[in-house]
Amino acid sequence: MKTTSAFKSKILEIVKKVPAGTVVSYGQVALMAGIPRAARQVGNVLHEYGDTVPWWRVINNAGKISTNCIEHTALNQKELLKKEGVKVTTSLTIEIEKYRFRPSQKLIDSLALPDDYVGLLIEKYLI
DNA sequence: ATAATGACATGTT
DNA sequence: TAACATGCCATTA
Repeated sequence: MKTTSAFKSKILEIVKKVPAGTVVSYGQVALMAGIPRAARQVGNVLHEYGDTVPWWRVINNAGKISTNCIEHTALNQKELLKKEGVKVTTSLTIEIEKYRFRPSQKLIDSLALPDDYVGLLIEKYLI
């Protein structure tokens, strides 16, 4: 464990809550963690701690798999998602809006985010 | 303290 | 959806 920081554990917490068969975008995770524009950091955290959370359920907002990692290849991710019932095309594209995890009001509440973030979250991702 | 880096997002085209 | 530019932010060097 190097560099302990609240924001990393936040990210991990969020990703752990993502149910099988659904996906989330990096930006969505970042927003739920209380740092709306730290999408890239979400990626970095997953790269480092990916083995402790369902990292394969996290993709970019265009519905594409973004990993370059040799250990966790895009092909590998595709298989994992497919196994959970998420369709991935040969070009690594996913119908993200169809599978996107939409947090319940209750979950959003439990995150204890500032009101403006909650509003954003609801506006963007609530059903 | 400054600059470079990276599993990204968003607006345009 | 795809491609390109610009913006963002925590980490590292």
